[in-house]
Amino acid sequence: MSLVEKNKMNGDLNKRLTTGGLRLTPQRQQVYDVLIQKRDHPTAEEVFIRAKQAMPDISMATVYNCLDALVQCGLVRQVQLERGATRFCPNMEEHCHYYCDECGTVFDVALTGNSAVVPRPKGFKIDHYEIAVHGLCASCAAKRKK
Amino acid sequence: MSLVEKNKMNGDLNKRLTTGGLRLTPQRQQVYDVLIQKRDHPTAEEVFIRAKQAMPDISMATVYNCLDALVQCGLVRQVQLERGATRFCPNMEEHCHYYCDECGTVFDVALTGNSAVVPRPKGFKIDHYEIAVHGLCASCAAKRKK
DNA sequence: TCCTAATTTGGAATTATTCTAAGTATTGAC
DNA sequence: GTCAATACTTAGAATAATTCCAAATTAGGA
Ligand SMILES: [Mn+2]
Ligand SMILES: [Mn+2]
Ligand SMILES: [Zn+2]
Ligand SMILES: [Zn+2]
Repeated sequence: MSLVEKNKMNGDLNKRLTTGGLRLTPQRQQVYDVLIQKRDHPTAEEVFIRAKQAMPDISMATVYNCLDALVQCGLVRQVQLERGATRFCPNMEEHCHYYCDECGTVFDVALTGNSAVVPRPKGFKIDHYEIAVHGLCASCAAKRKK
Repeated sequence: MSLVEKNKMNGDLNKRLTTGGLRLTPQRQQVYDVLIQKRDHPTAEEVFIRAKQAMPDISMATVYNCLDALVQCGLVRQVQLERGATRFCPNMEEHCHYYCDECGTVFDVALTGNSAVVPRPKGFKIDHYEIAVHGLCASCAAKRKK
């Protein structure tokens, strides 16, 4: 990412946070950076490991706090693909998740207008929906064939 | 459920289990009964509480084991709607879950042929997909309006 | 009947997360 | 700038949900 892009991003990050009475701290910035730099839906633990490389004194509790703050102000979403650790995704566009049951890779696929229309049961007020597709990623599917 | 239906169900249950080298035990039958009797997607804890009413000596470990056995042989599916306890669903038809973020109710809606077609990224071998719709159930939505 | 493998069970261990309380940093009124 | 109020970070304790373990029990087949 260029410096210009980064500054813009931090501006947005700041605006989003402050609107909810939150502050833009170095730790929150770092955690958000980690999520933006590698959009592979890491767990809190993985975010912690990556964040520590740039910021060795950051603590696990802070990583949880930061992730929580980012989720609160709508910059990051939580994803539950299987039982176990929650994963985090900074892509706030409408998309669905493809999860490889073999190697654990996760990737996003944008939901365009006509794809995936869910039923609208009478009276139920839909807030949002999550679509998780399980299977084998291209690479694992190829290996399996051999 | 009538006795005839119940016997048939146990026959199916037995066949499904034995195909995988598993046995139809009273505990497994009880756990499955609990799921069939009230299809509200209970957690393991809730299954335990309900199963104990008919079978007071059943243990939590056994409930976990039984649920696992039922999932293994394709009679029950696990559902992750939020972080926290896994829920269990005995409906093996293709359906999506509507979850009320206010009161926690969960219900199934069948997916008919044309609804919810997910993208098929090249190379990815789809096994199955999970659709979770979050929002307010009819009753909570009505209350909210007041 | 006896053997073997499957199952159940209570309790210990583990995993992921949340809570707590103390210290640190930032903001904004004066 | 000073000072108080508020937000934030942190280590470690506590909790929730699940998994693991090893011993006792049960059940199907020679
Ligand atoms: Mn995503
Ligand atoms: Mn269901
Ligand atoms: Zn894979
Ligand atoms: Zn509701």
